[in-house]
Amino acid sequence: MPLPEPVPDLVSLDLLDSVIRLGSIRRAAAAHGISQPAASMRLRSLERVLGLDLLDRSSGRARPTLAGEAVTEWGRQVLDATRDLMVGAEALRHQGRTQVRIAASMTVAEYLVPGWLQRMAASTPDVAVSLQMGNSEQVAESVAAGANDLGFVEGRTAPAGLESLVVLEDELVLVVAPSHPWARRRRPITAAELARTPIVVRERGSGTREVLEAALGPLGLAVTVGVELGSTTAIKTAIEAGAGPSVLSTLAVGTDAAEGRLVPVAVAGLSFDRDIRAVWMPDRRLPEAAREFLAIAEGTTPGAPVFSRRGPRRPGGAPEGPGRPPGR
Amino acid sequence: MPLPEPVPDLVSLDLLDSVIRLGSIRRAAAAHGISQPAASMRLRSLERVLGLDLLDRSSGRARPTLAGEAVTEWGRQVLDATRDLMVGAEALRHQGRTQVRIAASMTVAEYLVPGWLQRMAASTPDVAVSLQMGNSEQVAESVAAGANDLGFVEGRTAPAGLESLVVLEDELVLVVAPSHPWARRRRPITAAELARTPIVVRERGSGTREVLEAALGPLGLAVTVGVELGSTTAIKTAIEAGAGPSVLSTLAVGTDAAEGRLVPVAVAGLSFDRDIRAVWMPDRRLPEAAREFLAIAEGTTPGAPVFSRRGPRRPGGAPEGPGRPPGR
DNA sequence: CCACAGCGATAGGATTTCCTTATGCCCCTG
DNA sequence: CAGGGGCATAAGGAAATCCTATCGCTGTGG
Repeated sequence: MPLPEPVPDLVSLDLLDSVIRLGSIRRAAAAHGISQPAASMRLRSLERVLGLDLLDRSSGRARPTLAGEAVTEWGRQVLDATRDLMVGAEALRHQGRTQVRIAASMTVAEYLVPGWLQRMAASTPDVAVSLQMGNSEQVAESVAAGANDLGFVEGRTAPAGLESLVVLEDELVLVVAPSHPWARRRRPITAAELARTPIVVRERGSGTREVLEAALGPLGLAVTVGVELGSTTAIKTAIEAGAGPSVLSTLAVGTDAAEGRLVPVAVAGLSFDRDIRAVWMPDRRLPEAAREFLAIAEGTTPGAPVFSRRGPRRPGGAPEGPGRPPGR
Repeated sequence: MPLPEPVPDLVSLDLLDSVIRLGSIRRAAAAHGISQPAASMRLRSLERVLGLDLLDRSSGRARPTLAGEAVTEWGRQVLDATRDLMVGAEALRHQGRTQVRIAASMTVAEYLVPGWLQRMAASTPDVAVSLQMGNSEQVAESVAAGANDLGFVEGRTAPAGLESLVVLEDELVLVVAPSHPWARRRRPITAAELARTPIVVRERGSGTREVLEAALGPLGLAVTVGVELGSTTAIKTAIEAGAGPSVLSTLAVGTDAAEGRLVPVAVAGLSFDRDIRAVWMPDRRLPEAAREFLAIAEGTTPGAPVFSRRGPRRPGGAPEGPGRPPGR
């Protein structure tokens, strides 16, 4: 389902953000390297596309209206995601001689690496980071072969022969489309029910299927494979289209669950936990820049919880990690 | 700081997403209502802008490369944020005769309403929702006057004369720029330290300042106002520019903290909690569509925690809500 | 009370971008 | 080996965008 036309322009949203930051259209135009009339026209065009008055120009300087404030903040979200995309693309482009060479599994590369790259760029802007992707085995191999300084893999156990550190705990969740019968169930699905239901899985030997089988195996159950698809995006699309349940990383379902496109379903008696580990060569001392990147990755905030609250109150306060207690 | 040129195009990212979903450039072009050569050129242009090969066209149908999968997923994040913006803009546009009239405070409107609107659109596509913004008093007034069916306000107490329901608990956090000395502190800031430090605050009577004063008041302390600014975006910009600490909703600092632009700082002995409440007229029965919207808002997943973990492990499993236990 | 300075809107003209139709080449399949 | 689906290329035209120059308005300082 394509985005409904007309679509606001990224450059215009960026320009609007600059106007709010700098307080005038003229300054924003200068910051973007375009003339003031061009900026003025872009903003007017944005207002026309959205059908809203965003700026109050009546008092000399341009001040945001209420709608303008809201659109600016929403636009900031769009621009942040765009920055993620661009730093990710840049890291992918630098597949070669750079100062830090990172390898990551698809899930880590798609959902965690862009944020790390942004923090890295903020703390040490002069260090170029390259990113290579592959499944956990390929990542481990490339690190062992010295092709990359640092690798990030997911799984239940640490790869042999490499130094490793758990940077985050991930969890797989069973998800279905909102229209699926399981979306309205209150009782958790049983392991037996799950085992006899065809599941949408990734074809490549991604950790997902491995964890699923490792969880069902001890109970004497096996996975019933429905469709095999090649990418997380394709799987999500298939689920939304009603292809059946699937098991995905909480990292991958975060926004989709928050906006109701996918519904997580509880499974009784199964643990889908896995660790996300940084791995590197044991003997060789890590380059300084790689240590910096590792420190950033280690400081990652866990993602938002997937299961919605039912009642109006949270039980035990905010879901904070153990470090840096707010000390109330 | 403007986005570095060249910027990928939203329409092209949308098109790429469709190509991955539908498996061919031709189908994607048809879905977007453009010709196949136009789609082909847009995709090639996107590859040129990003400097990456996204699609493997050698085998008849266009299949994504590894980089293509990653860019598609990153693009999905951008498109999701864009959809948030567009449903928000549409709701703002429909300030008039629609089927559900919502009023919300700025914080709720900026960070929560778009998600609710998306879920609303998914469950009941035919219902148009209008959105009006203002501070908590204005929201309560407009609901009491019957101008809106449902309001969302933030604060420590429920507005008088209206039915209300807590849909989420919010918390304010002290945030500073990464370059600020407090960003590297391990010990929490004391209330006295906070009170004697100039703080960046919003000028309007937004709940933020109120909560801050309510927290300091019982200790015999008062807020030292540094700069007063008109919008959350402006405050964030000021903090990043080194203007000093501020106190913001966790909803507002979520992505900024995750990407390291803002650093939350713990404060000892102060509680910055507040509730986000839905309010409506007590006597009148809520229209069916408004009840639906309320149900969606009530099911909101709490945001990601703001304080980073220090150690490599989380303490007590995933931060899930009480409802729908995963039952492991 | 008036003049100045800063800001934004408008006008006209040139350049660039983007799309459509028509056509050729390649891969896979029967 | 022939057919069909799919993508790339070419050429022409429509549309959007940007620039320079200029005017009108607001707020301020003398």
